Amino acid sequence: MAGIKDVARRAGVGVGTVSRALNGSGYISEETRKKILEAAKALDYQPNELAKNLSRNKTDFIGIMMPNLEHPFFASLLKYMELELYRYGYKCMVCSTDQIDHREQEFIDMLKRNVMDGIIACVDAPNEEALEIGRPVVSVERRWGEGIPMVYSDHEMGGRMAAEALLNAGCRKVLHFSSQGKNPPFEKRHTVFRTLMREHGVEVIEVEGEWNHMDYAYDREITRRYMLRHLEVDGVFASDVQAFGCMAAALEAGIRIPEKLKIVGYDGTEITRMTYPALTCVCQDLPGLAKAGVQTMVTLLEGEPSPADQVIPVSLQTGGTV
Amino acid sequence: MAGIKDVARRAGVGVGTVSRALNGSGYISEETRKKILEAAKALDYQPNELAKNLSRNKTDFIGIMMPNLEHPFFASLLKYMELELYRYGYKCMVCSTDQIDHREQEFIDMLKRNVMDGIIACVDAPNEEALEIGRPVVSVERRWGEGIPMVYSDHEMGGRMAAEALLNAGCRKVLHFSSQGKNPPFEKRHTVFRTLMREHGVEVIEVEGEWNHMDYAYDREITRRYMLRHLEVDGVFASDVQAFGCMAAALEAGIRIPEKLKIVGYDGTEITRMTYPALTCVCQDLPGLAKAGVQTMVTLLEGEPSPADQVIPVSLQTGGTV
DNA sequence: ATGAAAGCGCTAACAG
DNA sequence: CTGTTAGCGCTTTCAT
Repeated sequence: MAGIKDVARRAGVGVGTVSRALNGSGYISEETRKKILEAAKALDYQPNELAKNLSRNKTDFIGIMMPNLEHPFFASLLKYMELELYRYGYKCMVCSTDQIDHREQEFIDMLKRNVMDGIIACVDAPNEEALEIGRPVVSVERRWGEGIPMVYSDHEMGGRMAAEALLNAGCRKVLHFSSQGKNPPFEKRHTVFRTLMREHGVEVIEVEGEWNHMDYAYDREITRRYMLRHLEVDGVFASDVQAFGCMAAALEAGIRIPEKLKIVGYDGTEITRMTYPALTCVCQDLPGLAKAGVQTMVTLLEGEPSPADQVIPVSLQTGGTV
Repeated sequence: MAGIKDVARRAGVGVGTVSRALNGSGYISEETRKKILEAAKALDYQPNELAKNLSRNKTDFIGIMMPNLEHPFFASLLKYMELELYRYGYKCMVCSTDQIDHREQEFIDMLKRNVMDGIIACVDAPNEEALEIGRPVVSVERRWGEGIPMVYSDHEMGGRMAAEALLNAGCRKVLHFSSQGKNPPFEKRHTVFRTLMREHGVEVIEVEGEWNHMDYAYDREITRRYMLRHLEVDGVFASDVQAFGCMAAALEAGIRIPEKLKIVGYDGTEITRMTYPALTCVCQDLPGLAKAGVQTMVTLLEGEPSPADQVIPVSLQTGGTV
């Protein structure tokens, strides 16, 4: 494999000149630049990125941490983030944390070892000291704490939209699947939903996921169990995947949707548009979250101060389940 | 940030000794090892991976190329591959190729620039010369050509299972969504299915996707269009996502499933278990494909000769659509 | 068993 | 505008 020295020799110049010519840095006469480009092409020169990385102390890798790469929400988010990072010239390293303990901390350690230039985290911070990394970290749909900029959906609006959809449909008793975490921004949708429903005299049965698995099979099991135990309700509010679990359990029990039971999902992932009827749900703007998250990371990478948190609007998708 | 020199100085030894102690290479007296470990801990020493990479000419990164990270099949496959790579101590770089031209070639160029140690490709080879990379490449569910080991599902069996499911259900006229590519291994399921159905005198209407988008919205549109145009059929064979598209179109048109129309999906992604009724389908063994793909990559990385192609068994999932 | 020193291949400061 | 050279931080001979 030809190195920069070979190119320099062939072009009859020094290595510094080759470096400048190929990177477009510094002054180069048009003539020598041409000679160098020719030599590089002739030798099929591929610069060794490892040497470049060490010398610049920069890899152009951004790490993306997610609980589960298979979950429709995170899979979509990853797709858009990867695309957006590519636009800025960054490469995308992924890390899925749900299966294995300490994965978050290990990934952060890799950041400290200069493996990546920054991390976009869609998982909770593993601990307090994780906040003192000294390198760019952006959290998306999670709250890491002081100094870590955050990008998230307008869950206050989301909770309101869901509540209004069920209220307008005349629901009087609803099942509400909420979830927990380290004070994540999406918690807001649950409090807003709860409050609005109760203000209107609607009974709310709360189900709180014991762990935030982001796991299909787990969601199927838990939603099925609770749905079958509460077939008397006339409304459900749950994440997309959970909403499908409820729908399946209800249909299996012979309950007609939306006549006897209204269901509102949350997230608006692609799967909500896959069935007939489509799922009525609150849609997060996945491309918007991805763009804002990456944009924030790029800002940090350019050495600018931590930008303000960004809130991305949500919208209501009218399906056939309400 | 403390470097290896700092550790050496603090432990009162040379840098070479520190390197050997921390990497467990070469002989080290128990005493000096302890001194070194203490010094490293005291300084919170994090080795700079960039320097290590350059020196070893190895990054422990494996690139994974997929058409679309959002598609349920690829999202699941990625999840399992990432987990498996982690088990072997490798990190996972992703590249989604469907949105942007030349992405495959660029990714391969990165391999040539030593950014990664190898590539697992779930996309077609961009061109002939892509085969002469001189670094480990494994293709999963795709055919790259001579010298590139391949891991794929037993699609001959898969095509047979699908055909038998519809034949046993008494179908006489079926809609078959096939797809194209550069002679991919999964093509086999289509030829086997077609042949078996015709052998039994069943009429098969073929629909061939113009491009292999692996895209929800595209699949929804195309399947809807063809399904509505062929409401007279009594059976459908299509990929999972396409099968849901057909199901939605049929239900919308008031056709009862499975009474008037039987549907068999292909892939067995998580979404097939999400609805009621669940989708009857042929399941690929995603964890098995991932394990075999990664295992093959590791073999290559260890300098062993190209192993034989691996064929992973499939199974039939009995849902409620047949 | 350990220290000294020569790379790894590129970038960037410096001198001309 | 261009060549020379000193790093970047670690691994790995090669003596000792």
